[in-house]
Amino acid sequence: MARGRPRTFDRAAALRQATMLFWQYGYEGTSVAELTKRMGINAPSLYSAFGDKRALFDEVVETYGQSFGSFVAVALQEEATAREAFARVLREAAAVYTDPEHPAGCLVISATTNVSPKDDDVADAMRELRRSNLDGFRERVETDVAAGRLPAGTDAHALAVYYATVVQGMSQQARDGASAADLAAVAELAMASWPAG
Amino acid sequence: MARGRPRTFDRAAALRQATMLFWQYGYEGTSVAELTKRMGINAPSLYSAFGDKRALFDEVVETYGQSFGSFVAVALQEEATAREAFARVLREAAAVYTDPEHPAGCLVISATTNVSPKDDDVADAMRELRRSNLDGFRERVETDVAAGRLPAGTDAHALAVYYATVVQGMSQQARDGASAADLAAVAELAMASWPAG
DNA sequence: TACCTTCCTTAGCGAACAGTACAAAAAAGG
DNA sequence: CCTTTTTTGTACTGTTCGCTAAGGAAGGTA
Repeated sequence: MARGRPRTFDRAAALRQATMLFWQYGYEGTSVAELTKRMGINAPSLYSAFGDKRALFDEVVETYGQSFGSFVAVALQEEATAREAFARVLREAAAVYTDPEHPAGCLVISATTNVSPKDDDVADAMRELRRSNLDGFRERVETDVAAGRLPAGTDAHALAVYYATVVQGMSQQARDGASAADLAAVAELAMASWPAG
Repeated sequence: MARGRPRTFDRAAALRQATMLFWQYGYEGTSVAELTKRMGINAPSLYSAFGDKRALFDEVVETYGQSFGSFVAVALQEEATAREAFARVLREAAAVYTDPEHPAGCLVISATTNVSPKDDDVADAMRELRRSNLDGFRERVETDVAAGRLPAGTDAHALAVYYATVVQGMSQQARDGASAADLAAVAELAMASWPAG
C-alpha cells in the first residue's frame, strides 16, 4: 500500500510553520510565496498537500484551536465555579499571548481583522468562531446562575461580552508589546468586576 | 493667483471617503483601485493630490484623530477626576464604535492589525500612536494620584493598560457586531474595577 | 485672442499575487 | 523488468497590486 512517490517533507511540521506565519501576519498578510519559503516546500507541494491557501488556513485554525487555543474551553469546563473559570482563562491568556515561543496574541482574534472585500468569507468564518466562543462564555455564566452560585438577576450576556472584550483587548495589547506581567495585572483588575456573590 | 486648471473634486470629501474605506478594510485591505472608485477620481488625481497610498493613509489617520478619535483626549482633559474621565471615555467609545454612520470600531486600533512584512513601518507608526494614547491614560491616572484623588500606591501603568485593553476590546467587539447597548454594559462593568477611593 | 499652468483621461509599467501544466523522479504492484 | 501512482522542481499562467508617462482639456492671466 501507499502507492506512488512518498512526500519528502513533514506535513505536520509544515502546517506548524504555516500557523506561525498566519499568526504573525494574518490571512492576507501572508503570501503563498512566504508560506512555501517558511515551510521549505514548493508551491505545487503546498497545493497538493493542503488544497489552496484558504484550505490551509482553515486547517491551521482548526489545529490552533486544538492546541494553543484549547486552554479556554478546558478552563471553562474544569473549574468548579464560573468565577474561577474566567479567572483562569484570563490568567492563562496573559501567559499564552505573550509566550515568546510563538507570535503574540490570538490567531483567531487577530488574523482576519483587515481583509479586502474579496476575502469577506474568511473574515465571516472567523467572526463566527469568535461568536461561538462568546456563547461558551455566556453558557458558563448561565450554568452558575442556574446553580445558585450567581444572583438570579445576573446578566449572563453582558458578563460574557465583557470578558470576551477583555480577552480580545489582551490579544491586541500583547501584539503591541505588552508583557506577561502587564496582562496578568489586567486579568486581576478585570476580575474585580465579577458580581458579588 | 491659483494658476492653472482648478481641481474638479472636493479634496476634503475625497479624504472622507478614503477614511471610510481604510476604516472598514484596513491599510492593506484597501486597494488604490477601490480608493479611486469610492473617491470618484482617477489614480493620477489621487497621487497628485495626496502623494501616494501611504501619505493618503497618514492624512486619513491625522484627520481621524482630530474628529472621530478626539473624544478620548477631550474626555481626559475636561473631566474633573480620572474616574469620571475614564468612565466618559468608555461610555463614548461604546457609542462612537457602533455608530452606523461609519464603519465599526476604531481605525487606529484595527487598520493595521494584519499587514505583510513589507508594510511593517505603517504598523509600527500606528503602534506608536496607540502607545502615546496609553501614555495619556497613565498620565491622567498619575495626575489624580498626585492630587490625592487616588491612593498613593495606585499602579498607574497597570490601570492605564487595563482601560486601554478594554477600549481595544470594545473596538473589536463592535467590529464583530456588538450593539451600543452591549458595549455600554461593558463600560459599566469595566468601571467596577476602579480602585476604591 | 493667445498663452501658461495645472488637472484629467487613457493607457500601461514592472512586480507581486494565487494558482497550475508539465515532465522528471521515486516509490509500490504486477 | 515494466506499469502505475504520487510527489517533485521548473517554469509559467492570468490577475491585481501600487504607481506613472503622455497628451489633451480647462481654467486663469495677459
